Amino acid sequence: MDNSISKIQGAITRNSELFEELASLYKIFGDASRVKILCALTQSEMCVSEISAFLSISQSAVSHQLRILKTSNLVKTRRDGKNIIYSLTDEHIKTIIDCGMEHIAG
Amino acid sequence: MDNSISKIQGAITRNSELFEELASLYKIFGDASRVKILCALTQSEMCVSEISAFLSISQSAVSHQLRILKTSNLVKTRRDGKNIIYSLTDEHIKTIIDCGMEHIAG
DNA sequence: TAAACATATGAACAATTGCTCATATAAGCA
DNA sequence: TGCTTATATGAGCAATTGTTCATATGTTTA
Repeated sequence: MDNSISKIQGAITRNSELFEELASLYKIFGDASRVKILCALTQSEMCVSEISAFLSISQSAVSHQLRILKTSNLVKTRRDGKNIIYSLTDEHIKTIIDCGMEHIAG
Repeated sequence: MDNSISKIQGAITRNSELFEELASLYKIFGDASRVKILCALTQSEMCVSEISAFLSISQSAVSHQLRILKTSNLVKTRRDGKNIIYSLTDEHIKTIIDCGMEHIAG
């Protein structure tokens, strides 16, 4: 193995945890329901029943997905009466979606 | 559901296939071995045994992962004697990795 | 307070994933 | 031509995933 490749190996091996984290992030975007939810939330905050309605999947399934998104800090919530309103924690999430969309388009 | 949300619903429902495709793309990045391979290839083209060595995973496992990357057109190959040399199909892949890394760092 | 509505959660299950093992294919070399 | 090296591939398996179903929690309203 030549020297430049062993440098790459070193860099990646040393930062193995970082790549685990990166993979975990992408794994979350790797489901159509979740990425649709995230994309919708780039446009407007929404409550669970609204999300459930437009995705045509059950309230329970949406809640499970939202929990994943919340646990990984991609969305935050606030209560409004009976509803829980979900929104993105940061604008950077839109950048990630756009980045992937560009790849598909290109 | 208010009018602005039904517009979002429309946009997402109409482009459902696009989101499936987007999710499929991210799913590929959602594995630490694969994202390490892709990251390494942003620095230099490499053959299978080199990748296997630096990831410390078996040749067979690497081959399986490379097949996934090739099938989804993220990497391309050329033969050099006994070796098959893998490289990225396009520079945009680095952008996607950087984009995710920024999110983690931020 | 009781009924209705909105959301969350645990168990269970089928589908998918990423690996290993064994083996096939293909090129270089004695 | 046989032997070795490099890579690919199929079967099988354990682990993970995304859903459904049933039910729990929490809020509003009559």
